[in-house]
Amino acid sequence: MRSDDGAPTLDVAQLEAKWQARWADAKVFEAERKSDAPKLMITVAWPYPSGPMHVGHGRTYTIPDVIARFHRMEGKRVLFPMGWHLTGSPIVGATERIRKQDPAYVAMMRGLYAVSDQDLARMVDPVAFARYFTSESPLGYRKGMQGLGYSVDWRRECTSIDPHFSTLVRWQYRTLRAKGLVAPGSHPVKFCPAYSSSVTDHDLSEGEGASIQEFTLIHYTAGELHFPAATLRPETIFGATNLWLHPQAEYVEAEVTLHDGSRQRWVISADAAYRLSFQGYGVRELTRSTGAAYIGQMVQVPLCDRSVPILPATFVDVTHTSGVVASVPAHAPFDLIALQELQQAGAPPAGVDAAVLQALLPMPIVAINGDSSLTARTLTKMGITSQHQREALDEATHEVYKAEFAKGVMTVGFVRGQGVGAARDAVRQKLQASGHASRMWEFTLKPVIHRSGAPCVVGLVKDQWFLRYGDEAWTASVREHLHKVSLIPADTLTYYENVLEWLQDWPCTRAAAVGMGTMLPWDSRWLIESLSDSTIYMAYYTIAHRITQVDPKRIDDSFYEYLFYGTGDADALSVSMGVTPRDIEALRAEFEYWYPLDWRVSANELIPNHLTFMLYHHNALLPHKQPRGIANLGMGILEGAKMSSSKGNILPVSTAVTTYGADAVRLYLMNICEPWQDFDWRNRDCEIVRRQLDRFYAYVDGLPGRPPGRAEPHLDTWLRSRVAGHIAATREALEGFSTRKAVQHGFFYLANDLRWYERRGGDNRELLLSIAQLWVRLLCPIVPHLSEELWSRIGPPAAAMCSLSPYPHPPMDWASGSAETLEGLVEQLVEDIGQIYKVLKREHAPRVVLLCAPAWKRAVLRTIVDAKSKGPLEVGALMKSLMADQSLRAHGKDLQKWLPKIIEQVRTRDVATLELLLQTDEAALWRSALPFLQAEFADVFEVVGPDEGGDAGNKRGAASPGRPAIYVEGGVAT
RNA sequence: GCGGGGGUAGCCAAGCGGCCAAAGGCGACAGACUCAAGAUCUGUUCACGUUGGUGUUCGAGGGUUCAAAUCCCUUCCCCCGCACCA
Repeated sequence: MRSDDGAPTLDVAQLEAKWQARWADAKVFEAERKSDAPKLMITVAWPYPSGPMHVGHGRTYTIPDVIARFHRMEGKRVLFPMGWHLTGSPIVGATERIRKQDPAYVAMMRGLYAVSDQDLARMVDPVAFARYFTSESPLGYRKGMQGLGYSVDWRRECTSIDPHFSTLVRWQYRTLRAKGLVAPGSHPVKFCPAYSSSVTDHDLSEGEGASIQEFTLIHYTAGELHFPAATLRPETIFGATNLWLHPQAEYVEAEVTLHDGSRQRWVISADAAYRLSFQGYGVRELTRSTGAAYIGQMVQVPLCDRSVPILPATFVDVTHTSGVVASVPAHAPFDLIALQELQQAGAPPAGVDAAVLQALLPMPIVAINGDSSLTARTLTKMGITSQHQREALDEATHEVYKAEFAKGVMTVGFVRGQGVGAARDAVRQKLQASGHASRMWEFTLKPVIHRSGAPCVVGLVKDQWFLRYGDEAWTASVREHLHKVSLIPADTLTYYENVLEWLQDWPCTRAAAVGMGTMLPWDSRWLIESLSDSTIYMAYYTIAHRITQVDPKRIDDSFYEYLFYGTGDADALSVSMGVTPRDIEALRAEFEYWYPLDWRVSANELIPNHLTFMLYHHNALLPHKQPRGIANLGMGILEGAKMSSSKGNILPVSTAVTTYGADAVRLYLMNICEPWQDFDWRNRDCEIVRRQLDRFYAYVDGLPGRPPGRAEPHLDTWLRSRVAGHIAATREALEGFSTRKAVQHGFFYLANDLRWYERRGGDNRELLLSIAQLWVRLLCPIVPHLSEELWSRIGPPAAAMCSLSPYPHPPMDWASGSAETLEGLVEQLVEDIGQIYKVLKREHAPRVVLLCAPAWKRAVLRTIVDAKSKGPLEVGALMKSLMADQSLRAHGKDLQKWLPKIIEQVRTRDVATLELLLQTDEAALWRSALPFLQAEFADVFEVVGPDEGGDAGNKRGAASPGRPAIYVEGGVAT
């Protein structure tokens, strides 16, 4: 806290430490069940501690803390646990970089991450590394969370590699396997031959975003020799006129062992032979030559009773797929142009019969609306004349493929009449069934380069285990539950639904050699992958503090059957586990009490994986305890730039806390935008929030020392009503995770109203103190340290800690629509005078007179308001009926001018407000505000009531009820 | 390409049929306080205006409506996710 001159008068750090210690001593956040009390369990994705906790994490974890604190004050038993996710390879990768003394990484650790040489030396061990950033480092997660004052039950702290935790994961996977939801399979992945391991986009220096595409290899044969031509369009086989090989590139003849163990002799590019060897094919090179060696040879076309020649083409890319290409000139721009060039050349290439070459004609097999000339027309349209115009040809190819896929119909073969898409599947299936097709995978873009600099290939992982998220029955069941889940924000529902649509089986294992985690129970060569071991771990929190008393070796599946389902024999379990039957019952009671999870808090980017996985696993394993709500958070950037631990662009939480104070950081983070929106941390803005919080503290702290002041009925009623409204709005906001709205109402708007109250002359100390008692509790979930301190100073004697005191409700009878409407008239008046002053270019006047509207205007307003409830307001008709009134006719001219204006106002205001206006003694209202108005605007301020005479400055005609005419002395008289 | 989310005054950002020239914050300008600076408080901040008004504005174009930033259609632009990874 700083005083006016900026000198520190209050040690925020000391105050924070004091209350954090008191919370810990009083075990305020240790969640104990109480069978007759309502409960709330809220969890947030457990952090992966690969570096310091930065302010981005700070927001992620502060949001559930605020919600937890709110519900705790609501009288619920609240469990907000925390653990550490250590599964996976990045930490192991980091220790590797330390071991190898990667200069950039080591420099960052020593510098930005403030790791001592001594600590760094220990951190070559992944467990030591993780412990450093979870628990030891001042910049780490536990210190950061404690520094922000989180209401976590730290007794339940655990990690994903604890032996106790692994017993749960093993149970989970055995059970899923028994249900048929985990199954073996194989899958193509990005693979780094240099490291013999699959790699993710994260590990790449180039080719991020490349995906893997499956090609069909169609076997054209010459005797025993196979020419596997790669294609995405197997249906075009009917239009194949020849094969292309690159005449100068290297090809091999190889003995290839297929997936079923059979062997064939293939001709493929030398490069393809290398790449195929990672895709589950055994490849043994026999001979090597250039493509030219095969030019002119005839090969048999499968499914078609004909043979075609092999011709040379330089556009063939031997580093792509097999290096063997089937030519379909009628439907492939490359093929058409290459064939034309060849036929137009003076002499045929060596080995090719001129007659055979000239006889080759495009064979159309696909038509769009009866037309098969799209390829030729596209070439003409784009002015392509040579196979070297690669870019143009690529574009033409794309265009033709797309059009024919969308609208093309087959004109030949057994698929005649079918659409291209359907025909493609049918032809591929028939080729495979007859042994004329194989599969090969290729990247959609190249090159794909590992961080180490090694080029990657597509690799086929065999014996991989999959979670069967593609299973229709499972997915349908998840979808059904999804519609019962409270989602924040609500529009994430469509996102989840889309994920359920496209989510396929998920490989849930990784080679045990890389990373930490739980072994696959039935095959120790595999580790359960990190996203897959964290799907029901929230259930583990319910017992995490008690299960540690049991030797993990003595925990088997029957324990979890009992814990989750209550099946089995507790006495037998107590014997096998070496604890009392009461212990077993206590564990089960914990789970039964806390579960299901009320809120899961996580990031938007985890919807397509973790959050959906969580729903699947709960659905299969804990169908009686599925999650009730999921809140999704946006991501953060720092001063406009992406936050990245690896790039060093971070602000550690503990640094922010030291600089601004825990509560200022919390308040800033909760106010910056709503949780689900992306945010941008700005130091300057946080500093501004810090100052505003200082003012809040000084204001509340100063209240008891003020003179008593006096009650002012209208103003006090108005303030109570405003405060009641803000309390209601803040509560509602917190119910829905709208932390920003909560801060706006609970902090800023309320403060603005207090300022207005005092500006208006309000000084009722007792009222302000009673409001302050509500206010500090209202803000306690967001700024708990300052709230506790203030509560201890101004709260009722012997009150419970603020964190355990009831969250305020709007006090009964505080709401007063009429007081707010009346004060609204004063605000309107102030604005009107301000506008007039602006036009007059002045700030003060010797004399101002308010001229209230005469009584007849009130009568007219009465008539119009009555008319409003009967139907649409029409100026003409109203004028007619009003002029029928003798007493009004005297004001005919004024009425004619005024009526359209007042009707417009009646039209846009609700009846209750208008009624109030009609009942108000406005002269009394203005007179009660005279001291204020005089202080703000003029030396002398006068009011002329509705029934009084006088028209200073001849202004009175402008008056409406509730909006007096304003005469400013020194203004221009009209 | 597929899917999700956005474009609001100098900036951030609320609003999502009438009370909207549009909350709140920042920045800027002016005043009060101060020897001064900072902090704080007050006012102004689309244009015009010697009386509270008028005109134009919420990516662009069109439409529905007595009334549109808000609803519908078309169009342009930006961000995010698309998997074996935390």
